Amino acid sequence: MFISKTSEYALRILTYMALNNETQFSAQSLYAELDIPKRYLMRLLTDLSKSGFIKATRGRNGGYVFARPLETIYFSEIIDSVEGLLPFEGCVLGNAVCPVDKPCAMHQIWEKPKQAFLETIKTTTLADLLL
Amino acid sequence: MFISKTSEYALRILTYMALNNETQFSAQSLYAELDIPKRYLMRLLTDLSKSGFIKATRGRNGGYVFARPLETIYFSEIIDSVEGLLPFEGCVLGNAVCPVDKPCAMHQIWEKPKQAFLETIKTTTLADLLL
DNA sequence: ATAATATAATACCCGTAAGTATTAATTTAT
DNA sequence: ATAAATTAATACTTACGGGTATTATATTAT
Ligand code: SF4
Ligand code: SF4
Repeated sequence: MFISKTSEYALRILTYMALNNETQFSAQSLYAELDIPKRYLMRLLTDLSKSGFIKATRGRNGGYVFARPLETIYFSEIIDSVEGLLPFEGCVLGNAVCPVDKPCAMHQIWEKPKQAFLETIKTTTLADLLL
Repeated sequence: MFISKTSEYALRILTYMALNNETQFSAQSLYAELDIPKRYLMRLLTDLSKSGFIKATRGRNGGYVFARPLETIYFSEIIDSVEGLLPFEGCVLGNAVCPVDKPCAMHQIWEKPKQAFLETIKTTTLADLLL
């Protein structure tokens, strides 16, 4: 629930591709492996392609391959491309503008889990899955 | 974005009440202080009342007061009453059933932020805001 | 050339969270 | 008693994330 369902899907897809280093992955084969609604999966693949994580080739024997080295693809970038990172970096209480001059009592309490989350997604790449 | 907007509202309300220990809070006064849509706020107050966090008295000079000592109200219980905790405790990748026998590469990576979050909400009470 | 097989684009539908509106019930000041 | 002030209940509306359907485009085997 930390991230949106679509972000989860994106991570599932790219994780699978990273771990099963085949020459190419068709939407069909990904559908067979991952538990994601087919049409939604296909649309997501197009999005991930436009975002530059993977590269598509159409037509017979078409499919997807990574467009960049795994070491350069951070989780944060994936999540950012799907749903944006702003909500994760802002106020935990959802205050548009911090209503108090000095950080409120809540701020400190949430600092740890918030930083742990940001730290994780900003320092982990798909290559780290192979370790 | 970790928690739903409604959970954020609930925390905002109860945090405000805890920090400004007045004898009683009317929906009107809470509306004036917190940036929450009025009608939605009123409905939420009724919900929080039914959940047993606060106690309502109707009629003229009515309003809300805490129904229990602050030390007994954990964040986890608040969030639980609004949106449930299951999504936070399950698979980070959103897999209904863990598809692999042994924990996948993702599992370990997310363990820290996930535990930090659960740890925080399960050990913090409204009373901790007063420290 | 044609048919088969793949991704791309676009528009639509659905369920749920968020927000609004209306009316009822309760208490108290006068 | 009556009116004012408050919460409660219920139903409706809106926005959006998630999901579906249809058609277009590209590639290649034959
Ligand atoms: S100090 Fe409080 S209101 Fe301001 S950003 Fe931190 S949690 Fe939000
Ligand atoms: S091992 Fe992987 S699939 Fe299983 S619960 Fe953990 S993250 Fe989810």
